[in-house]
Amino acid sequence: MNNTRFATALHILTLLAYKEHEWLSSDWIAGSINVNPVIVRKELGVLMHAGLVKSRKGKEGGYALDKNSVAITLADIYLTVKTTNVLGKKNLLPNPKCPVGKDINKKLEGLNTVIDQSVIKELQCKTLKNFAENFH
Amino acid sequence: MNNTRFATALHILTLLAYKEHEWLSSDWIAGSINVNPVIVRKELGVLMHAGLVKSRKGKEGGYALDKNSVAITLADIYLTVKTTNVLGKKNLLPNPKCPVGKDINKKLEGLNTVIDQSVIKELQCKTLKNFAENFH
DNA sequence: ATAATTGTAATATTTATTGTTACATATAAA
DNA sequence: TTTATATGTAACAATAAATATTACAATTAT
Repeated sequence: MNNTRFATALHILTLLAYKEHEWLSSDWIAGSINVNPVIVRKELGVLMHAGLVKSRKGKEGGYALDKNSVAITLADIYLTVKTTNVLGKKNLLPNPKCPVGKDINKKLEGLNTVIDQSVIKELQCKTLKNFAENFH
Repeated sequence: MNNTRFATALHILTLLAYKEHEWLSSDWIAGSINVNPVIVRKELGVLMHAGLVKSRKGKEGGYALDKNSVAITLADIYLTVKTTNVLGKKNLLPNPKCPVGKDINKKLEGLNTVIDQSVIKELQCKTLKNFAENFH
């Protein structure tokens, strides 16, 4: 993950958990993270699609959690924003005439499954509520 | 990790383990991975600096393992090539006037330590020898 | 009606990654 | 001692990924 998507999503959700039952605007959230509001709205779109967040349009609109923050784990967040495997990408076209090149991507895939799963397991025991309580 | 460095390094080291006691050239290795030889030489430079590989210059030169393949774990490889945390980058300048923005990077850092460590622990029980034996 | 807000497309900018060319230096072998 | 074959590395080019920006239609409370 050579991007800030997990950090951004977690920041957004922490604010929504911190101000549960309030509707926060993307502009206000963007001011806390210090990024462009459109980035925030895009990420909120992804989080809505994942069922973690809901929105209300128009004046006095904004975003709020769509689940109790105890029911959201950091694994849920990671899974919605993750774009790559922990160990990175495979090389595209290893030489099929080489005994190693021929099979390495299949073996790497197995390794990716194991390692990604171990990260998810670790994140599954951490709730958003618990994380957000850091900021009392 | 939105790059192929781990895949490339593991491929290189698997070849060196597969042909232990031979000196393999960067051109030959590059032909197996199907990438530019200079990429391979650069990565080999990093692996040498980490003490995993040695080189011999000139005609009949090449690269070989500098440790027995049982003494190299996938964690050693990951640690030498990893450039980012598993969960990605932090946002650079969260708003210090916001209770969440003020502290989130410190909390993210703690999380990064835990998660990165869990990946390393998982990789530490996997040796290069064992991985290379996949390709008999 | 007005003001504030989401949702999204289009585009620009910046940063990261990968690839390429070139060549100095080293060394085995003819 | 010359030649062929490597490493080591710098400089630059090309491609891809990530982030930022502008613009505006659609929505809704006041």
